[in-house]
Amino acid sequence: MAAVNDQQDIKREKILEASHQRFLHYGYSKTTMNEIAGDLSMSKALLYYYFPDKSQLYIAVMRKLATDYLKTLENRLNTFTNLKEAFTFQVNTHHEFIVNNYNFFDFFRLNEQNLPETIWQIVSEVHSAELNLLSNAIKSEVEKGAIKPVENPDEVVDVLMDALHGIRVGAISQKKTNFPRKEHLEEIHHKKLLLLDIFIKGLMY
Amino acid sequence: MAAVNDQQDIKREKILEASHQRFLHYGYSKTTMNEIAGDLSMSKALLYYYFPDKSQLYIAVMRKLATDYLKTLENRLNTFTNLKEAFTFQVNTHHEFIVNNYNFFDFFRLNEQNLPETIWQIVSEVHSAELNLLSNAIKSEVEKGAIKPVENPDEVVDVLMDALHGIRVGAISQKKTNFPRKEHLEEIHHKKLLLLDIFIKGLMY
DNA sequence: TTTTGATAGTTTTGTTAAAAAAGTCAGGAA
DNA sequence: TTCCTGACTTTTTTAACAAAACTATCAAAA
Repeated sequence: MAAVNDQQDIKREKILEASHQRFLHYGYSKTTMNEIAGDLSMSKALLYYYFPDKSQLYIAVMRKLATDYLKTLENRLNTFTNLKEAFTFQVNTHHEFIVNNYNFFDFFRLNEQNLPETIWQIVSEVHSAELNLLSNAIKSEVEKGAIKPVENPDEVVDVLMDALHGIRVGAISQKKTNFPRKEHLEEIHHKKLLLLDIFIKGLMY
Repeated sequence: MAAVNDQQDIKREKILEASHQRFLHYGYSKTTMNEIAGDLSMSKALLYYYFPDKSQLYIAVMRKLATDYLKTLENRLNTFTNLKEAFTFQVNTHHEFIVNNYNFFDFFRLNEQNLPETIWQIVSEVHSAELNLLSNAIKSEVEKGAIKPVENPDEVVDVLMDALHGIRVGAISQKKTNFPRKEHLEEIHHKKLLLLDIFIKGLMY
């Protein structure tokens, strides 16, 4: 029983890996089930044995990415010695995550509207975890007396995250391109850290 | 001579007004030259007598909007008694401008890429004026000794403006809709002011 | 100089057929 | 029973092309 399920799980995992590569390099719409099956030397029908349809497969890959990301955050939860460390960690990790999976997310950009509910669930899960990490960092700093009391930490973190997101959007929309190029990435990162710096000072005594 | 040109200018103005209304309510692509001509009870050909083509007409309207906006900013340049007043003014004015002309700008959202160079000129002109206003406010505060010296005021303001923009984008992209609804507008405005508050404190001693 | 009706030229929209991809299923192998 | 496939059906995308809508031009009238 367990062995059988192990086997299944291993195959599922293999499918997810192959799908991830395809989605990452070619995006959702330019990836066909035949290609994924081909990569794994299996029949397309078998994919449908393991996953109900293409969008569910995509969501499963996303779920996996999100889980890994959440694990990274959880590992460091409440391990920071000061606010700056926490915030910087969040910025760096998030940045890396987005950059590494940029093409993967074109499903979003193209569909924009009417995405499956599950996707929004995952997005909001990730968002909550990020918010939680930063919010906790603030609370613990307040307790330590390192910064002045914050009325509503969650709201403050929410604003910060929107602001950080804006840095990326702003830097991109100025240029003719929708893709952040290598040189922009440096600029974006630098701006984010500058914002962080001022923001943190704004929370101190 | 002068009278003739006055007449021309008045007609141009009328055309710009009618066009503005159409573009505002229906956007660029859903507005036809026939409709604008119809609103003014003139022939479509006459529009082409006054303006070389549709996109130039749109740009002329935009130019007018931008000029008004720039005037508003210029009027208050260097009239602020403190940073918060300056920043709040900028946020409120900008917010109002965007909200009032939201539909007008769908030309941007749809074309995104490959907009005429003139448009980018206007955008960058407005951006510079905004940046200038805030940057001056910072410099004068530094001179007064009200806040600590800022290494590169322009860069700081640039980051702030991206961040503010992010608040709007973030609040919108969470929801299913691309349009900011009435209830969002309140939320966005509130968040912007909160960000401003923290940001300003971050610049103080 | 200003204005227009007629019209030329271009872009968008609608239609349809072929191609490609998604998704299903009866049945074979393990 | 679980895992897997080839052949099949259904749905979606693409391509080609005609019709419609719109932009833009121009000769001529006011």
